[in-house]
Amino acid sequence: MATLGTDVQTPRLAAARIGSDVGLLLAKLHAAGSVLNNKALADFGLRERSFSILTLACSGLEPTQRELADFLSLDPSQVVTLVDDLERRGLVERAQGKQDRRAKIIVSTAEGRKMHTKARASMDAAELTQLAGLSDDESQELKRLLRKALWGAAE
Amino acid sequence: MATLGTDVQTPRLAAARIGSDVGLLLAKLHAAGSVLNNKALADFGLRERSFSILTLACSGLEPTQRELADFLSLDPSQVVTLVDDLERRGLVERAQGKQDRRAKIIVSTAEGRKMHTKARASMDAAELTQLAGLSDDESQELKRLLRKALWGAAE
DNA sequence: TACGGATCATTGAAAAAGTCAACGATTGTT
DNA sequence: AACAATCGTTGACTTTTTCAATGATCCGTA
Repeated sequence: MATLGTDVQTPRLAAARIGSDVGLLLAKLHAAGSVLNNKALADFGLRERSFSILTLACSGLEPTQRELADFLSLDPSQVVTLVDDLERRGLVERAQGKQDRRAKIIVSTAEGRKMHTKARASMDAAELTQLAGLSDDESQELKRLLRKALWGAAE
Repeated sequence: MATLGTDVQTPRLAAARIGSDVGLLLAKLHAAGSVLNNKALADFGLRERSFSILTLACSGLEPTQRELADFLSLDPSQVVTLVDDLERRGLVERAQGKQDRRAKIIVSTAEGRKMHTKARASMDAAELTQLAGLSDDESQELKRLLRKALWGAAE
């Protein structure tokens, strides 16, 4: 039986003090998760980043490309490339900004929303796989702590 | 006054469902942490990865390059480059593997250990900064959950 | 109202990082 | 002894990241 994506057993080197470094732990879990997520999205011709943009385009929040870049920690030029691809495939559209005509608002098409629904299910499954070692409560707590570390106290 | 590295206030887009995706949360916190860590290490001519290798070289675990690659989620050829640099600077040495003469064991020099001690202090401070939004208990719990998600139940 | 500086999306180039196949040396297996 | 597999290394190739420059637009100020 194959392993489930993440390391199955504690490697020897994890005993070192660095095995408790938040930076390393984040890097490793993020790396393992990316593999899993991109695998889950491959069927839909998406990757982690294009899925994120599609999700936000479907959110009703009407994000501008600048907001997408800031929120996703991407360079604005990378957002251009990602949106180009999604737009070419008819999943999102660039709409003119409402207050600011320089800005482009990214909104989903009907087809984009259909695609997102299916991809979302696959991503949720991947997340369950990645966090298989945690109980449901622990998974919730992990997410809460990550959010709090990023954005401060929960509302 | 400048911000402290990580986002200070919750961005508008965090309200979207994707704001709870583990993948995105890990990516963002990891990205923010990397900036902080690399900044903390810049004074020593180190970056996150070379620091990780130096740390493991100082650990007494006598890791081989292959183990370093596996543990740090790197390609073996990337480890070659990183070790080349550290060795050139006299911080680590390549020693012949004990059971396996193909393998190279990476061990620290006295100078490497001195450097590591100073860099470690800087990294610890950076970690405190990154997790400033969490209480001490929460920081510990976050690390525990990350370790558990990666390697299964605590020992 | 017009000017000047700032911000937006976009392009393109340059730098950095990641991926991958091949190699000699060595190991373990048959 | 022969063979396949593994280790570190090199080099080529692709992808990603970074950054400066540009036209359009916005905003504050004179």
